[in-house]
Amino acid sequence: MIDITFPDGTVRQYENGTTPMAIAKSISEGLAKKILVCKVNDQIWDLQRSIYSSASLQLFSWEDKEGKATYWHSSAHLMAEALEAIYPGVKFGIGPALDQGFYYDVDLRGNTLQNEDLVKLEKKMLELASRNNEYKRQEISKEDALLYFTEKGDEYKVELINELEDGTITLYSQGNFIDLCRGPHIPNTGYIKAIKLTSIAGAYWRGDQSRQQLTRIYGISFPKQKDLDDYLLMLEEAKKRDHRKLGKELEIFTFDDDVGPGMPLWLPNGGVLIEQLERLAKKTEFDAGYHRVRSPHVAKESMYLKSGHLPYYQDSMFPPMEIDGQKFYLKAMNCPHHHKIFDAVPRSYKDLPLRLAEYGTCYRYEQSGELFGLMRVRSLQMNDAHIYCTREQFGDEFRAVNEMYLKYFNIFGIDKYVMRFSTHDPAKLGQKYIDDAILWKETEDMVRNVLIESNIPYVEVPDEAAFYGPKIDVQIWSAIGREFTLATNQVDFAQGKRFDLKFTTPTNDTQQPLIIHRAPLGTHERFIGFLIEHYAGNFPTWLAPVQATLLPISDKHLDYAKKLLQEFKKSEIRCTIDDRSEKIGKKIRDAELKKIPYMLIIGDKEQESNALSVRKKGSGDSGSVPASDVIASIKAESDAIFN
RNA sequence: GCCGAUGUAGCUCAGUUGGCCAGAGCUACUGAUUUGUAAUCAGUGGGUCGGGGGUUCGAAUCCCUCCAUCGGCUCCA
Repeated sequence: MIDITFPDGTVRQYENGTTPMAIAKSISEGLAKKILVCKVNDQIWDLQRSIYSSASLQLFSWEDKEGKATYWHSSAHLMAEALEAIYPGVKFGIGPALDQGFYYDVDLRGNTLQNEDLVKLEKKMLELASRNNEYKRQEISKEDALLYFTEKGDEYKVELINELEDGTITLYSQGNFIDLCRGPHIPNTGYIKAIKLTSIAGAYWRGDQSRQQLTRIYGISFPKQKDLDDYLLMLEEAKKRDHRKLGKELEIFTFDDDVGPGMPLWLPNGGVLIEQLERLAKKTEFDAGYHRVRSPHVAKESMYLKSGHLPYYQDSMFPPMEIDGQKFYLKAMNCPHHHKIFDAVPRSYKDLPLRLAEYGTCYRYEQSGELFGLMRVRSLQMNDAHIYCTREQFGDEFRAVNEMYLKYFNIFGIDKYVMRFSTHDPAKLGQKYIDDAILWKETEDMVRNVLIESNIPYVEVPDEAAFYGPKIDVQIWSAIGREFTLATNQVDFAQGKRFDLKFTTPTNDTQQPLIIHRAPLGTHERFIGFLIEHYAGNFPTWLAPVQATLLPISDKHLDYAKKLLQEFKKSEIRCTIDDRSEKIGKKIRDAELKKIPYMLIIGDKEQESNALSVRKKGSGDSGSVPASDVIASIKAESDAIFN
């Protein structure tokens, strides 16, 4: 007999060699039906695999992320089986589970897949699933595994096996399909009830651009058709928030063939968003003691040689233009310019911390395949600033920057994000990283402490720091689930040296400042792209391109409406008037579609009493209000953020 | 940059196997209507069918090429 310890601490005795599935059945049939996979002594484990010694046991169902991951991984195997059935001789790369679904990389040996083929593949998968074939675990020697896959002619698997440690290797099979796999898997294919293969894409073998490109097939599967339907519905809803779609509909930005890829044109509505964001940033930065500076869009090669950017980032910059025998580059970052501004006059410790801010315009040559709406562009404007400070001031400055981030997140109601804290690898000092072990330790500790003190959830990513210091990136997701860095906050103790920046200390020595790069609002492009999706186009009043629209019931009320429009404009409210001779229902519908926060209806009643009938977007008619009150309240609502 | 797909009016889309002046709805404009909380009616305008080249008596439709976009990969200071 062996002892099995459950997560709640209870211990029960079972026969030696029992399986997790048998244990589950002994507890209840319902539980046994629900579970997909388990953990035995912290090792993820198949339900039918025997246990030969006392152990702890944790069971996972579809509700757990371990359950879902296993389910999708097994689905990937099922897809591979279907592929092999339809296209004999295909070779397989890897087929893991994702956060949402799974994929398999395959070498179709010259065959191409069309979307129609995916439907065929789905059908085949469902057919194979309905056979309830068991996922069977099998341990074999490395030699036998190599022999099997070499005979099968699957060089990808052979490559993978060669990299595994010597000893036993596990294979999993279901039906006629055998795959190299660590496992575990769900009990049988019958658990997979609903399948949707979502897309086909190219993917380099092992993510290496120089190697064979395989076909990656993405899919997702569910235990119930209803779950799949819900998922597809959710995707449809997400698409409606897509900033590329809303940006066009709401006339915020556009791209034009003649202007060039990745270079957005901001329409007047987008212009308002930019103005408002800058207004917020400038106010916030003024209050925090920043100075505004300005720098040109072009700079000489020598500066980027000095900054050290050129050797590393030339590929990401537009090629140089030559004038008077000199090379000039479009600027891809603002830091060197700001360093030059720091260096323009002699600095004393009394000037520090010196905070230089600029909504700087940059140009980056992003690869053509990487462009993505407003989220990844070639011309961009950054909410940039550089803080020059002493080591003693660093902690306070970094903390203040962090508080600014949180203030913004609060204003915009941003709660779905992850802070990535990137640190260095001490083994790579002097190679990938500036060789100053003490400063690395000091600054990383300080950054970590600030995060902990502020109670901010974060993930620490070793060996991802910039060459000049640790950094924090704020990761967000677009409506279609792609991940982006929204904002960045970086410590820099290298550029000061490269530019020979210095300040005079109280004891009349010279010292080098530490530098903080920070961009809490990222770039206008990415931030507005994000905001469009975040608000689904329903901007708060202070941001809304058009804050209110006057809707006269009939032409009789036009003159009064026009008079009111002037009043709104005097109060700097962005207001329009719908002077078409349409019915009020139509005017309201159009205003709703334009997502204007306030619809102000004017009929006889309102005209007589100098009032407006207020209809707030989304909440319907809220009755007649004196016109001056409406103006005052909209004004107050849109200014509150700046006070 | 790589793999795959797509490109028809301002927007969303139809256009059968190549064949009369390329269509619809919405938008815009004009007129009628004068309307009370999500679509009044009628008329009109609007297209180098992404660009270029080719095959053909004839191309939106077939072929080549370039451009752009979309889904991924790679990259991301």
